[in-house]
Amino acid sequence: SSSSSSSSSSAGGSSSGGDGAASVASALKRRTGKKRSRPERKKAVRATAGGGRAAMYRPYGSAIEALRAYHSVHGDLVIPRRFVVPGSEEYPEEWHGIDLSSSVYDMRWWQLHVRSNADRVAELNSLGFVWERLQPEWNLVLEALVAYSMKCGHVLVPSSFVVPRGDDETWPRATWGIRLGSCVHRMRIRHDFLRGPTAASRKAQLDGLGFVWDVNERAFLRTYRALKHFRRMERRGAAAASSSSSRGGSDGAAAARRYKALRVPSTFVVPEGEERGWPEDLWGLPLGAKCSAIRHKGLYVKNQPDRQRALEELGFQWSGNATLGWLQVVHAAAVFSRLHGRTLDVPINFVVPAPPTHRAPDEQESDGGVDHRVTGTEDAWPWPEQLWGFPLGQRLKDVRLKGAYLTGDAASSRRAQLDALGFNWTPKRGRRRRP
DNA sequence: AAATGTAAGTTGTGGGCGCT
DNA sequence: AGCGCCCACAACTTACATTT
Repeated sequence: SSSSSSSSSSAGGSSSGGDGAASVASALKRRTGKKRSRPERKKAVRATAGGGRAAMYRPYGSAIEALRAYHSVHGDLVIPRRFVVPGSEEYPEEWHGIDLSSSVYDMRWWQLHVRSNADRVAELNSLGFVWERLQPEWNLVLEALVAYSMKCGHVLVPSSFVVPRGDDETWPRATWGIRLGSCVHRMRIRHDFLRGPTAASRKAQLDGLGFVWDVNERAFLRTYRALKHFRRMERRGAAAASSSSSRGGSDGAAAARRYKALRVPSTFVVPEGEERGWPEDLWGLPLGAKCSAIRHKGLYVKNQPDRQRALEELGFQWSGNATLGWLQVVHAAAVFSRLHGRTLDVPINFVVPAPPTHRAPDEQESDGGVDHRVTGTEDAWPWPEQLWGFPLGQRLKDVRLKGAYLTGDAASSRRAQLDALGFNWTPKRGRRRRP
């Protein structure tokens, strides 16, 4: 409803003067009413627009007078879009209440009054008439977007952004005052400017600027990339910590890598700074909070099974970090149980072993013990990589003695899980019999 | 073979720190 | 605030090795 010029009416050009004056008069009369309710106000605006159309056929003399008045008050002719001439003395009375910019920055007005009259062109030039404003609004919006892209490096325009006035070359004069943020929003939501036969080419133009059609999608991809990066760094850290193994990716290791649970602390924020190895556009992203929102509010993933699957493939845990510890305990316990004839009697100091990769020089080679190296394809190491170093004995001790992991609703089912693995709740004290 | 010493492993307690 | 995770230490229990 913004551009009055686009709404074509059947008002014939023949009976211009009289009808125009009458409609202006009626518009004026309507406007004198007191407070208006919302819908009424809309009607009023439309009435002004009608006035604007009528204004087109007003004599050029009064138009230039109105423009002069505007110039003397504001110092230029960069008239805000939808500028309604106030009812003050400077302006000719017949322009009071009329949308000046829509009337004058209109191709048809130009054709009607100016085109074939060099004097008038010069006259308008001297006032600083912004000829570019005669273009379709789309051209100006696009121009503003290009300028925005040059300045900010992207076209994610905040919805409240309005092209500022300013004489530094950044913003072409014709684009001043465009509510660019709102335009962008409307293009996304309502496809404003993007209907009809020109839609395809306009969309292509926007794509060339890197226009973001789906903000949600973009935000998701950002989080997704951050998670991916987090996983990669976590793995690198783990590799450095275990100080071992330049072993390439065997199948087992690859599988373990794929299913390793992602554990992002809820307070984690992507660190800023070049040397940390994070892509710059991710700096400051509150990744931990995002994960919580994904879990608890379905952020990005509500009705988006593809995204859910993508996250799962990264090892994202829907259960949250709290239950992650327990999952590790059961996992390790299950392996232990399988290795010990369905019993779970774990020495308190037991730590899930990593496969020995090379024989240490001082290692005592006891009585021809079996070499447990994983070098062979057969006899794969029973412990998955993500459990190496996991202090299962300690954890189960906490379970027995402090009831760790056994609070809340899940307690009974967890107890049952442990029972199923043959958990010994009251192990014998003292030294164990040597095997 | 019984007595004794020692090492290995436990329970029990307690607390610090960080995450949720 | 409460829990998860980790650490430390004392006290205790038991298996094994050694001595008597």
